[in-house]
Amino acid sequence: MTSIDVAKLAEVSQSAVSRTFTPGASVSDATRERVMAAASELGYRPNALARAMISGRSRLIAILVAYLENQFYPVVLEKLSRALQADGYQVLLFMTDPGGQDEVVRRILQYQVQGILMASATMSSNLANECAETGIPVVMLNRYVANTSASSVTSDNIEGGRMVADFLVRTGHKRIAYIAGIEDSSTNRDREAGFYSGLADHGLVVSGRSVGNYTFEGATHATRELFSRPVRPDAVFVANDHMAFAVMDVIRSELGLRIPEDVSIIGYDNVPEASWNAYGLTTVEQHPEEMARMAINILLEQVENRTVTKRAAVLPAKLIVRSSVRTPG
Amino acid sequence: MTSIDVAKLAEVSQSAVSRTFTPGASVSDATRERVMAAASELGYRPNALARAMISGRSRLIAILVAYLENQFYPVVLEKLSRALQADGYQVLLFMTDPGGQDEVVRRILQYQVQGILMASATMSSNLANECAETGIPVVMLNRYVANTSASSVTSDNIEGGRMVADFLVRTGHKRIAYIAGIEDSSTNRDREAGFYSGLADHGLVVSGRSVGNYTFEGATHATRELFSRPVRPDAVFVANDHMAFAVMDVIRSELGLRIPEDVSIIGYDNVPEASWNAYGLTTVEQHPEEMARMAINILLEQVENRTVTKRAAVLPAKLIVRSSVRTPG
DNA sequence: CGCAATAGCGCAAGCGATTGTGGAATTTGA
DNA sequence: TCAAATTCCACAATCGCTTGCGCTATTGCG
Repeated sequence: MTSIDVAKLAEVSQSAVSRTFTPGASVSDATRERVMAAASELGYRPNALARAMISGRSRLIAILVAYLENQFYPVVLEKLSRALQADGYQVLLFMTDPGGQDEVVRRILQYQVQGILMASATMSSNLANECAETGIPVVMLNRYVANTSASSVTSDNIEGGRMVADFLVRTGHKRIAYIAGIEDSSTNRDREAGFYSGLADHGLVVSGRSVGNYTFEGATHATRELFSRPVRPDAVFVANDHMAFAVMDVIRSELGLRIPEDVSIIGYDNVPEASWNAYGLTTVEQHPEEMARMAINILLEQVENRTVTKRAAVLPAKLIVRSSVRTPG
Repeated sequence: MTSIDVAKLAEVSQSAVSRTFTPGASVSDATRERVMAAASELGYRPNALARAMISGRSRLIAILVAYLENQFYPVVLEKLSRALQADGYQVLLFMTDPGGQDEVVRRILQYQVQGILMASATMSSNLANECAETGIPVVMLNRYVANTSASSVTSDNIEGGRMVADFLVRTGHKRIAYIAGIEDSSTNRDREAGFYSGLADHGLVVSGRSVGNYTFEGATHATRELFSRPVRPDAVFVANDHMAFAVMDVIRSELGLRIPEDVSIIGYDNVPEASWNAYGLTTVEQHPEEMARMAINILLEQVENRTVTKRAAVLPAKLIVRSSVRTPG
């Protein structure tokens, strides 16, 4: 069913059909009605691909995600997706592999997407540049990369890390350890830097550190390693919630320690599971709804003005206190 | 950058460029090389939309999801997405609202998708029909709808429910309750039917029932209600894991009961969190990888043969025993 | 009532590719 | 060596739509 078929049935020109389906185009009510009648009789639906081709606006936005295991990403993905849909855009979803990101980008560009959202902490920077050079705005969530024209939306990870340190020190912890995410990710760097600087403000240094690479298994091993050392931490700041759950499981089930009596735990993200009573995880909130809204504002503004300008939004961090941290009294 | 630009630079016809980028087309090595050289010099990438239009194959598959809160869906979504990408298809993602499904379908059809995957438990049947009538194969994951030409992939929910009943009875439970998901979803109906029939095999009936609508909050309320009645259950079968976590939280934190000593809990899905030690949830596995693989096989077979035939795959259920059920001795 | 302005429509040129057709160049076979 | 068979390429039609242009018919205004 094409617009020509509809035009024939409605006895109008094909362009009249087109205009009927183009908001704001000049059509009389009479023709519009005849066209609509014919269209619904034939079950006609405009071909979005043809429309995209000629108008140069595909209304397609690509979203790249590395993994959905960490609940933060599904939540963000849902928010992004709903917001884009509400604005009349479609979401092309791509899962990236650690290795084959080039192929992914090649495909994205072929589909004439008007913008790219990267909601993932593991994405190379030259990849981002490649997109920006093509004139397609890129917004990265939860990560920024220097020397790129890609915009970014992050929470204030440095301040967040600092708040964690401050809170742990104030609540009387002495041997405070850190479990890192992916070493060279901006989130990890910033959270760690803020954390150390917060400790330093109180004249402390970190009393142990291991690396969990943002995975559940990695965090499991990191915890075993951390707690097998001579000095046992009395608090652990874990670079994200997803790892923190693994940490808590190991501490309680394997090591037989109590949380928070023996060890306090703080995570980062405030994913839904953090509020589940079995964990009650104290954590730093990253408001996914807010981040998604911000990312989409930045992206669509550029899409609609057909410009690429680098913007970096940093949302305030907020400590969410639950039961996983021992407080005096 | 269009194929014409490349053709000019390479001093060949535009169709030569096209054939170079069409696997299996007849081009000499000499021309292919010249075209490739020109293409990479210009940074040319074939326009997938134009290609889709003329060839009638968009290589676009729509995936509909209602929500990503329940971790089962992100996991399945990731598997589906990766598998489709590997086969050279792109994923158009749509989040459905409880109300506005018609608009979603209208959009999907406009984008000339070649197939639709519905990985969600809440999707109307006439919606599915609308797609099938357009000649677009539809595969539903984790749900089936009668009077539809939509295919489906489910686990054997009836058998799964029966296994749960059998296991609970054999482990000595007497007052066995059920917390339902969405009442009219096929998953809930089947799990509940199988469960009751399993109880009946042992001469038992359910000793309590409330409805959680597959949401965390719903399950929280359902649990409070269930445990405020005179007869307290000694085991609860919860229609999915996502609700089961809420149930366990209420039982332990609000009611001060122990799991499994006072109450045993069984869920359904075996989402990643079920294996977390804080829950150790006994559950029925739905193998997301297997379901995704199956769904894609069924869908792509129809896409490639350009036929729509109803198929219903039922994968075997498997009980995963963890610590949330009290066992004698 | 007359003329300018405007609204509404049809015509036709694309958007960037695929693909059938036919012809030139090359290869094959006797 | 020459006809027949291939191979490879260019030509041109086409996919379904948007949109600038120009024409007609209507409207507005003095």
